[in-house]
Amino acid sequence: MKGISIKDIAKQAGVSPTTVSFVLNGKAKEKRISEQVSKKIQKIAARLKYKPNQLARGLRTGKTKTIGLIVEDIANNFFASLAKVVEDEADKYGYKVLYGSTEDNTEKAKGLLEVLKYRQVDGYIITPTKNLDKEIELLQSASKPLVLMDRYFPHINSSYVVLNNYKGAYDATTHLIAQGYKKIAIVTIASEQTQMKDRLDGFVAALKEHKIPFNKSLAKRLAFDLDRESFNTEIKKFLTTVKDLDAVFFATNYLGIAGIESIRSLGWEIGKEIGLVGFDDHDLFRLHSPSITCVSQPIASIGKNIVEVLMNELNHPGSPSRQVVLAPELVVRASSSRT
Amino acid sequence: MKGISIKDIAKQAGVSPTTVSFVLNGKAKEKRISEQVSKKIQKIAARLKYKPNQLARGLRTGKTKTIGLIVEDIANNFFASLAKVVEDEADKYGYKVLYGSTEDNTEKAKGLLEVLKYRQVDGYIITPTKNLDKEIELLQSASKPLVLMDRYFPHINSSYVVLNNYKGAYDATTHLIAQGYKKIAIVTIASEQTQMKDRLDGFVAALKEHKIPFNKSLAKRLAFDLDRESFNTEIKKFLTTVKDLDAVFFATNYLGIAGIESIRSLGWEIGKEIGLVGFDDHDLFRLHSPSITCVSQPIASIGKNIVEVLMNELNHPGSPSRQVVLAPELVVRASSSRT
DNA sequence: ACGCTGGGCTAAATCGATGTAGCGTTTTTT
DNA sequence: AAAAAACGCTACATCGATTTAGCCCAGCGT
Repeated sequence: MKGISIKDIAKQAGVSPTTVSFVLNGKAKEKRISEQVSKKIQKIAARLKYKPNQLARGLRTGKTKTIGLIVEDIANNFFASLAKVVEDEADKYGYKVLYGSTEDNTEKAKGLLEVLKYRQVDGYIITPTKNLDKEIELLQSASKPLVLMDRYFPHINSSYVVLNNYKGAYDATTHLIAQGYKKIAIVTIASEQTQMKDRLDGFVAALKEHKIPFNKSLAKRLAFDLDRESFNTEIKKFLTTVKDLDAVFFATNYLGIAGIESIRSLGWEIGKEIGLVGFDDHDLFRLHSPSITCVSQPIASIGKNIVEVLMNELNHPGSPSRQVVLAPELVVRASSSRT
Repeated sequence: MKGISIKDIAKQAGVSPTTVSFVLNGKAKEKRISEQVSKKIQKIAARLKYKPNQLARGLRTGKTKTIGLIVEDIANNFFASLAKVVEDEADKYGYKVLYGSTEDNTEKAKGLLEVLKYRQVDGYIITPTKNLDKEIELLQSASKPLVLMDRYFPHINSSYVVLNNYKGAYDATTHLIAQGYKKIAIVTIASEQTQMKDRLDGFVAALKEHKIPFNKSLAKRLAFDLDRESFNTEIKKFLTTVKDLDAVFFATNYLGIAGIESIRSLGWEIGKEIGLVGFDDHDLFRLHSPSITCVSQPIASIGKNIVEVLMNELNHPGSPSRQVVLAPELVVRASSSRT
């Protein structure tokens, strides 16, 4: 089980390994290899089921046909679904995926980048953590193809594929207002990163637009790394301190889940006593009683765009970076209806 | 951004690359390199932040420090959570993970194995599909370290880490009986693979044990590759044709979810009119109204065991294969209680 | 007949790390 | 004092594919 090498083919065909390499890399014409020899080599390669040794090839060319995918948490439904799309799309271009989860921890992210670097991945798909900008710039100055996802750094000119988070939050909030909710709060993650900032901004903008006063007491910003227990405790504490609260927008999928749990343990009736909108769709949101309204991300499209943009960077180095902002869809369900 | 090589270190230290290699691989003693030189090299390597080029090393040694993980569907919560554990555990041993989803399609699985093979992964973690036994045996005869997960082939002597599916189903069914349900059905996947066969067997055994007659009309076996719509249609059709049905056991997480949806669209009251037990825990099961009883898999333990067993195969080639069967936990909730 | 061009192919260097075989010097053994 | 062993280190081949430089031969023009 050693594996067929280019030498084996060369031997069988009675030519040099060089010739075989040329032919198998489609350079037969360019390198003026005769049709005869070319055909013969192709045939032998096919018969022996030759697969180039990616290590040797990578060592020589510096290309490994591998991309690194760094997500926040592969166990999170959103990232897992996305990872699958990315994997499938990358496969179409002959690339494999090495992945890792940051847990939104910059040190872990740096570690992952380090590993991916000395594994010589050809390109990076990164869900950046807060202070990862320096590393991103390092990668850029090394001309490494990369695409940020889910969030980006406004001060860095890189490619990225993100949701229009502002619109997502704006639509969700506007919807709650239209449904007649008066005092609307947001529960989000304490983060200055774009995805969270935009969601908060969209929320605030929708309130402003409808002349509803906003003040900080309407926004609860929780630390990302709390456990479920603490999320629940904090959320309950918050919800009970806002006076006359009648609706709340949870800015991430896991906050939405914790939110549902919290509200229920408070004994409030979702929809009637308190309107609720979550982020990212989920089986739980669809099947909960009452069902939960949410801002849904077009996962398939996000994944396709990510890979497309990355492939562009890989195949046309130096071409301008691309920014893709995709539209969310508000999935209206029972949790935001008083009737 | 070329990267520091062993040569750079050799030059700076005024020694040969060979010496550097020996020192950096901890063979200084063995190869009788003086303390002085050894220290010096270590220092320089640290200062230059030398990271060995894994491609070159892999090409030479045949080891890539990479393992292939083949799951059924990375977008499925169970596999995603497991993947994360596997990634973390593998990392502890210095291994990275290349992954892929089979969709339970043997052709896709073969394709993945092919890719992993010529990427020269050092070991395989495989959730096998139905007819993958030949390929598994091929890997074995090539002495490739491998661990099967979630299911295995009884006629192949390989390492595996699986749940005690029989006990999971047996406990779930016994629980339903103890709760006073009389006519209990099972909805499962039409598959001869161990995980499904054991779940069905456990179900039947529990009935037998309590003198409850079992016949085929109590078991609905659905094709894996149906879409959600079809699952719902089929499940509804089945549930309505079983006479006096008062409880049902869904043998996978996605069937459980489809089951909940179906039963609700039939307007039956879960728990009271119909008892329900699912497989694998899920946020949805925990937060559904009523909450859903399920057979829960110890994901962290499964992941740890998988990596441990694989590392054993990696580090002690030829040592006997290991079979790990872990106990499920029945999480009792409201969906299986009539009171 | 001589140089020139271009067609068809290959030798050899290269990527970076590893590991065997072995070289020159000093120390020990007999 | 000669032989053997120990010591400390290095030259070189190797893994498999790629790629540069260039060899040899045939046909061309003059």
